[in-house]
Amino acid sequence: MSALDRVTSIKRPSLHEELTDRLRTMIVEGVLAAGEKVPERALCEKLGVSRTPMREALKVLAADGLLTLEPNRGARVRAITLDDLEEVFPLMGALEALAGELACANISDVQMSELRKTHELMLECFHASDMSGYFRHNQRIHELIMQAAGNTTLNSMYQSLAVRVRRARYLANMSSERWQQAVDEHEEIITALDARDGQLLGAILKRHLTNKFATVRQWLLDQENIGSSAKTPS
Amino acid sequence: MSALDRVTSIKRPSLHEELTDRLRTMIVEGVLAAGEKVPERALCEKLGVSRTPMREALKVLAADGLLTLEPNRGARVRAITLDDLEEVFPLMGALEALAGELACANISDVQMSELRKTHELMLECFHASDMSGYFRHNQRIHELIMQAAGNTTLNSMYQSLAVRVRRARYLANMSSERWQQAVDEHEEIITALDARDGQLLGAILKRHLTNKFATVRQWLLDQENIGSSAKTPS
DNA sequence: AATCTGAATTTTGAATTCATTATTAAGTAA
DNA sequence: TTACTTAATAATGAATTCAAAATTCAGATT
Repeated sequence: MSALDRVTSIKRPSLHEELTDRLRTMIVEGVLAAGEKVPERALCEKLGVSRTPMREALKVLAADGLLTLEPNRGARVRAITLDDLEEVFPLMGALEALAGELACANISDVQMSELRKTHELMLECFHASDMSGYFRHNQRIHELIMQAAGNTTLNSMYQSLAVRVRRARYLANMSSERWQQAVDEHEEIITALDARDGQLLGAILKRHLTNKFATVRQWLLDQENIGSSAKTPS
Repeated sequence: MSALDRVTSIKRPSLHEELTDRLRTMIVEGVLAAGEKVPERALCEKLGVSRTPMREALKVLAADGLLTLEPNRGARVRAITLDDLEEVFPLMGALEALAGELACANISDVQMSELRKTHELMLECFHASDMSGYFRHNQRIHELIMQAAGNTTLNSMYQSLAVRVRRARYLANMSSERWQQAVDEHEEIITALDARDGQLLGAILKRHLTNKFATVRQWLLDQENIGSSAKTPS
């Protein structure tokens, strides 16, 4: 076996894959507004691709739940509603709980120390009131737990749900009490992981998500009230 | 509001949707053998469609985990391996447990009686040693529980996993002891549902699946042994 | 004979073209 | 003016075409 075996093949992702990722990001970041129709032609021109790969990407994103396809009427960015949220959060809770259990069984020392480090960084952001940084490290911690669980199917399912609610999660500002609570919960998470107590960690993660859900839910309610009392101009 | 409002629009599913379903069925039923390359052009001719909708369908099925796409080398039916199984089953367990909890909270009397009826039918098949009928009713029961849970996101996620293992589940013959055990577990399921005990039902469903997993796992192991000792002709 | 090279063929990826359906606009009648 | 009809326009869905990559296979070389 020569050293050549170590050389990985050049991977040039196909257009439709790149497009899928690109569009997914655009939806999450709100570049494509929720509820709006996807301007297929305009997007093709903007991104310099033809409609064929674009439509393939749209089909995939629709299967993923980020878009809805109305026959002969094109794609629409699926807006997250309260009903959706009430469906998605229990699911994410179950998946996180499972991830917690698996992570306790499988996490390596390297992963554990990376987790602790990220936790520290997150705490610093909290004390500096750096909301954006906090959010980033927070997300990373949950990613690390998922990764430690070592179940790629679980991970990809979780991701596809997380993407759908990420924007709402990010936009929903936390009260300072809630923020403190979230930080406390994260302490518990680290403790349970240290003790490799899967049952406990699963329960904590589930509760953590339930609390986050309450915050996002309130924000969505406020949004809907704002929306109905003072319609935003299109 | 006239009675016309009740009339639903004629739904002509787009070609790619029909194709997606058709191909999914073909994969589950083994018409497209696991591990084999998908003969794109031949399939197009056989089904009388062009490559455009076919490729859209393939992309969706790949995103769903039923196919793998090798760049510039086409699609391949993803064979379920033992590793896959060990990933998928805990996930299905978590989803079924959640479904059980939700079903206990939400199931209607009509749904409950339908469930009981299907359970009776399944028992008849068991006593008649009608494996195929048993399997059908069994699947229906789990569908009804999912339906009673009333969470479409959960349902579609569960389905996409179930499809991936269905062939293996079907092919893995149960021993008569295991079959008896499965029937007993189903009695417990009905009892827990009657009592609307979500925690209990969740636990039973999880255990039920774990046991089924053991059966399928053994079958897969046997398969691999057969495959390596006496290679099947291509 | 076995292996390597390179042309011919096949297959895949993506753009273009064509047909069908929906949307808009204009015109007509009440 | 308002509602309805119909023509014009734009979009979507699907087939075809074109280009690039992989595979096959014949022939050359050792």
